[in-house]
Amino acid sequence: MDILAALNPAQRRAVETLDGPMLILAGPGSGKTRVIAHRIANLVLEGGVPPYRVLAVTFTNKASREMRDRVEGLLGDTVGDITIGTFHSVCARFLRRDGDKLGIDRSFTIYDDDDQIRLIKAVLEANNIEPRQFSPRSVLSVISRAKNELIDASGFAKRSGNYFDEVVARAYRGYEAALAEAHALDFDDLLGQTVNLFRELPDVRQRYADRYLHVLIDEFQDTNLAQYTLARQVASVHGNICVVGDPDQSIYSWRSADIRNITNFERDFPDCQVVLLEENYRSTQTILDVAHAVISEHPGRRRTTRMNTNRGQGSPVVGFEAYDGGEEAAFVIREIRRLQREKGYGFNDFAVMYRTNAQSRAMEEALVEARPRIPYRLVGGTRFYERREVKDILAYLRLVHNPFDSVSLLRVINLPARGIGDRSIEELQRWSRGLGVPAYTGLQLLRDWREGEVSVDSPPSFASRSLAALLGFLDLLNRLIERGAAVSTYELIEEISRATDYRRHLQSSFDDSDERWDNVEELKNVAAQYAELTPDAALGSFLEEIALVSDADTIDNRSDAVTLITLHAAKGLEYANVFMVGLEEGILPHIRSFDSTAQMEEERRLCYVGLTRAREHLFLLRAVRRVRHGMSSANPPSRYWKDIPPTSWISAGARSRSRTSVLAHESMPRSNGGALPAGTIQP
DNA sequence: CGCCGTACGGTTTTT
DNA sequence: CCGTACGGCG
Repeated sequence: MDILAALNPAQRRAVETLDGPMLILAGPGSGKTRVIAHRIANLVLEGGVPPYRVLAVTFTNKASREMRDRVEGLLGDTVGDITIGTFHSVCARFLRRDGDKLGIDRSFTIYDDDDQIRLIKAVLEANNIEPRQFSPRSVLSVISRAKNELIDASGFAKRSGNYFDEVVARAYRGYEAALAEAHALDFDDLLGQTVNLFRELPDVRQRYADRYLHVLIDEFQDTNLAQYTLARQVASVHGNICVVGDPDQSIYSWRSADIRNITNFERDFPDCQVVLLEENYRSTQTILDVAHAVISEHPGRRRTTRMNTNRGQGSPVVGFEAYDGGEEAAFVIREIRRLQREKGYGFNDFAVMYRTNAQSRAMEEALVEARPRIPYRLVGGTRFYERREVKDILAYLRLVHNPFDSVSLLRVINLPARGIGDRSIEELQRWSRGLGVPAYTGLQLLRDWREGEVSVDSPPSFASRSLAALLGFLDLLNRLIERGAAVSTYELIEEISRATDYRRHLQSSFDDSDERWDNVEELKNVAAQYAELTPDAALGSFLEEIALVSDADTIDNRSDAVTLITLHAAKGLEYANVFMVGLEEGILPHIRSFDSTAQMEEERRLCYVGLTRAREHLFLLRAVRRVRHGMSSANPPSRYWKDIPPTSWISAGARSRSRTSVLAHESMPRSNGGALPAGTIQP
């Protein structure tokens, strides 16, 4: 197969140049995924690089899978040897292998943000920090940012200036100690501890850097300092590092992504080749013009060239000003049916994009009621693994794998209710803290103390009934740990359900217990996929997969359905027809960004990302009034509305003309182009 | 001391 | 509209 055929000159250069650092600045729809896949194939075929010596990092696990498929298509089976994954999954792999040299338990548990918040809360309480003044979430976000900038607790303490920072510094120390005690790493640790590993053990770094002859990174504009540092460490021997990014699509600075990594790359690798991919193969010229009109209002934007396409002018971009959310959804449904009827699209060709997950509900309700049916898939939203019953069972599983995981222990210690109340839990924590041990060890010492095998200066003050309940829980846990070594994860879930009488617990606590029990059954089915591994390995892989693979990664395109997705999650995806809903001040741009210019610029880029997902038809929608938690309020149109050139508009107007026509005239430029086909706008 | 019912508050984006 | 916090009851 000729890897270079059917590539334009810029793409060809990006694929052909085999050695040295390379910076590819690629606009939307420029085929960057394709270029990376072809570059990997060319390295193997022309450069003679063994696949196992290639490291390719993508932004999501889904992108990893797609990359693997593409390369496989070009190379065949040898692709299996390439390391492809997100930074987080690649780091987890490195740390499972070599983390012990840094004192990290091989069975470490990965804490998600829910776990982090619970832990921070406990730390704040233990330090007598007033949670009203220092909310766990705000404290955590400062700590998380510090970690992503590779500032540890003592580094943070040194540079802390004001009172808030001093309190956070204390919390940071306590949080790190609590994580270590729980044998847990949070998401940021996966990156930070790998950087530490490579820093503190040069021979380990050398081993990885020797191995990876080529490093490729997609979505480079959304990497943070820890990720960039890690990439440089791995590329430190061979210097073959190829990064692909688009500053205009940088939308994750709130997760510590730093656009300066791109300028620093040119500084750190002065001999790097810069390749610009500015030909667009995705969208019509009309869609690109609208996107360009929005992004060109971005202050301090670096790249000023305009993307061009060979896909022709295409249909006008349609703006629709609905009276309320219901009318907005009705328009989406009408247009889906019209386009299906006239152009023969499948449901898979449509996506509805919004700023916040909460906006999906109104759309879902409308779609559920639509007749004939419109199937849809919701990306994100209330995720399966975030459901309470699933998290409960997972907490038991995590305890079996790592009983020092105190967050999980405290989650299920009285679940189902077994007579261990707040008072007992508090006393257990006081007792454990006094001994300097995790809660699990504290429980064991409690049992030893009761049997007279341990004597202490200040004995714990438990009611005898509470003490019995606590030790009963310890027995249960130890029994499950014993079983965990013997049976499959599938069977372990069954034994947990049985031992805790979990189904009855659901029945007595929830009206929708059947549905919740189905979710437990579904979790068992996921676990069944690990049947061929040994019990311990199976449980470990199962838990890691759940921690690192988000639901957005599991979207299957096999069923034919309309996609409901946030603008963030839509990054890297494309659809023939895109509806961007809720283009209102306060939603996009989001009200929480109003007080910072940097955040406001990011909102604009987010809008740009959405606009450029569309291949053929793009619909921009807003509602004049919208119901938000019970109250209906009027929202002015998004500021991006007015940046869009009048020539590409069709003002669809609102169903209730008398109520909205004045507003429509004021806020929307009238089109001089055609009109929507008759019937689409009528009630 | 634990459990259950009611009132109230809070609501971006995600590996 | 969902989860939490608090207060009264067993």
